[in-house]
Amino acid sequence: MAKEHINLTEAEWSVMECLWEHSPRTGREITQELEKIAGWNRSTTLTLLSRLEAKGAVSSNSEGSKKTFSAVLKREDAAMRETEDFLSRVYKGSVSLLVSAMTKKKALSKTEIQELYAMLKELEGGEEDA
Amino acid sequence: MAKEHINLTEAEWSVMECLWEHSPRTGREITQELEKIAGWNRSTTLTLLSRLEAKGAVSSNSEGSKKTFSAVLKREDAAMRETEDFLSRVYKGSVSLLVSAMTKKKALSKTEIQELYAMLKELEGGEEDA
DNA sequence: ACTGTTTGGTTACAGATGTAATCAAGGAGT
DNA sequence: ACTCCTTGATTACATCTGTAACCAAACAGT
Repeated sequence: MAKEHINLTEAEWSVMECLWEHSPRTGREITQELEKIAGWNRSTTLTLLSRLEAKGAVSSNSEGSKKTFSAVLKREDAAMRETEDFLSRVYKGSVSLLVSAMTKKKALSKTEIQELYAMLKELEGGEEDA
Repeated sequence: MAKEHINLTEAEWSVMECLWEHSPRTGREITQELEKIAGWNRSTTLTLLSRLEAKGAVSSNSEGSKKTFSAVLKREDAAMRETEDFLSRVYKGSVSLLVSAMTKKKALSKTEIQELYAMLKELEGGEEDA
């Protein structure tokens, strides 16, 4: 029963990014990294970690002297979750609409367009009977 | 000085959708529509309208007996704002990454892929000196 | 054993958000 | 003119979020 309906807040994303980058990690490492990149107080990070654990996005292991934390929720799953929310809210669930809007706003770099094009081209090619 | 840095909350999006669909509209219409589609109490909608007006996303006109509300913030602008936030947070700002992730998760329908492909194909074509 | 430092947990608190009750002014009916 | 309904404004309040102070257990040094 993977009830992956975990939504992350902005601050929580920061913590998770830290754990996705490399986990398990000790509280020490995490708080220090977040202190450096986000300027947070140690307590702030610890609180976020608790909340994340409560949500089931993070797990901890207290064996030995140092406690460690690991990401349970996978980045892709979190990303998909956000993506669905975002797309349905803003673009009626359609990526095409999103891209269309971005091109109208000239919010896509040439590089991005090319990457996308290449990617889609492949998909189209191998789509015969998928 | 178009300080278009207006972020909308979930609930506010609902109200705006209602106004984008057709504005100006009377408070009456708006509250009724939102009551129907979101099940909100009249007051709830009115409160949201105030907050939106405070943010500069909505304007109102009190001439005559009936007050009317209009969307000031354009949907495209709000959408772009959200899009940037979302993309930078989840996909390092890259649409390609988003699409790539979606294809991996098979979260793109054939139709979507084709639409996207067609769209990109055109862009690629007319990209010579843009 | 005693004291100072780590380190994690608990509590706190302000601001944002969702949601609505309550209040007050303007009209409509009689 | 008086009462009642409409309609918008104000106030309220619980929950969620960001952020951190404060407390207690574990550990290290002497």
